Amino acid sequence: MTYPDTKNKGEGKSGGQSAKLSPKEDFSQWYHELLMTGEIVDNRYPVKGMCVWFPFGFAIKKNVYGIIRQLLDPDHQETLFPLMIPENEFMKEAQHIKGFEEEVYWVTCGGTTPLEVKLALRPTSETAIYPMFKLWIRSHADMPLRIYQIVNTFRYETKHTRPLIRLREITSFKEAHTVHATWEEAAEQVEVAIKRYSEFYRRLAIPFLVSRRPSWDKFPGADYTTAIDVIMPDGKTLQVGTAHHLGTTFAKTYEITYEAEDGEQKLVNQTCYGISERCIAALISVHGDDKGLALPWEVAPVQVVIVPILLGDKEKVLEVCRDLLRILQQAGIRVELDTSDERPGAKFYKWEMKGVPIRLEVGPRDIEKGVVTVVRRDAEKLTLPREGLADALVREAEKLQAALYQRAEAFANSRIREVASIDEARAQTDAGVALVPWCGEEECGHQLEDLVEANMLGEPQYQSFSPAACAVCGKLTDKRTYMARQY
RNA sequence: GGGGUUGUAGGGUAGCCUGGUCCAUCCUACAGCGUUCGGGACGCUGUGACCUGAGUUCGAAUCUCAGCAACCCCA
Repeated sequence: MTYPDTKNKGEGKSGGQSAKLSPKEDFSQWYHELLMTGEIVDNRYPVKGMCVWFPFGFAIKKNVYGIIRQLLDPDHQETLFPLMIPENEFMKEAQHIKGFEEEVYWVTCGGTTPLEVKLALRPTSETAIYPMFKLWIRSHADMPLRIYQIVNTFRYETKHTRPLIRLREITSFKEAHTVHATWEEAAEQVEVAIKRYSEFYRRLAIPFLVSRRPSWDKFPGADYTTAIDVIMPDGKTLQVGTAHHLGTTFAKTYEITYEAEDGEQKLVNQTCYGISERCIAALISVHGDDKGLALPWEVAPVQVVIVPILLGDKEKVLEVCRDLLRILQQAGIRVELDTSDERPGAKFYKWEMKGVPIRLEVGPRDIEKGVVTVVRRDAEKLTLPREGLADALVREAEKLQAALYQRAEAFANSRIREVASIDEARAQTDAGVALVPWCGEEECGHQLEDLVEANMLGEPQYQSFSPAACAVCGKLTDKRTYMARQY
């Protein structure tokens, strides 16, 4: 039984380390192989839709969620609510229940004793949190209230599950919930949420689309939903973030009211917004290549690996390597010295698979010249002087970040196209995202989805368009909608 | 929601159609020893598998049914 070796992070031993990946063009196969070989998650756990995080994958996740925390912590408070929700609270909000009733796991027994009140495993936490908000919110001075938690949630998915993408246990749902006095303030909060998420994906060097979901695809109980999608390598889109304006829907149901300055009791306005481990799916899919993972500097568990070239005076080479290790560690870089008994070439392939941003090679020739050989995950070799290396590596990391983003953006742009007709839209959604003129009428929207045979992501946000004929009814409109095949 | 394919060592596979030749093939991985080391080293010695259950049969990795799990395609 071999499992990743946690005492030496990144040097796991679970899978076929030396096995070649399928090419990225075979996206589905490549993705599944990469999850194992790159040691992200192990899908062999014997329950449908539930995966195990490998230590290496978990380390990536921890770094990624560290960014989310950084972005939210200034004005949100982290909290933790229970996993189980009593049936009576869960069943209060009719629209919300309708959206989830077929997907809820129920706990019906304690031991052998049937429970008097069944308990739902949260599919999301509105109905756990809002009864408490009723207790917490008394006056206008208690608002705005902004909290978030990072928890597991459960949904009995009936469609095919997919690691990190469609799970029965979502292990890392970051859900934020906010409470405001007015509808406008809540609307502003939705904008703030989208801004933070945008910043989050920028830091992961992932290009994305922001759109307002059509009314029939919004969160159950929401006034509207704004969503973030990423175009995956096969041209399908993955929803990787949502922000919902809940209006007063839940406030009415859960009687969340506050005393306004004029002494009157008023309903609060709420928002909620979430990101799940789908962001990890996007991260590895967007940047990975035929050689394996390619991780942005900020989230790489190992940022720099040093590979000694043991020729000539081996002890001298190792001494220089240990010296470098110490210097880079002191500079705050997550660095590893690979002294394992493999040959250099094997180590290169291995660390490329693990997505390490920068590799250093140190051999007799380098030592003689006072340099190290540096290989960025996206580029050719160069040599840098040992003097001032830490700073130079950080600059290389910035170049890598820019290069990753550029490569990803070029791909994303190549997969979005403006179209005018239903036929064009159908052709375009085979390969990517179509931007289609749509008058905004629900009737036309449903027809579009039926005729194009793809999903409507919704109206692009923060963009304006010139008038064009609605692809269905022909009415002139300055509105557009993204359409795509969705995960 | 509908259809299809698959399940053999840690990973990838051969064998299945046509039951016995299989205490199961090959690659990789893993462990030990030695020689190696500037892009996947080599030798020697080891380790490790027929998804679960029921059935058919003298005999099942192979055939049948059910379950569990995984993947693909369509809506």
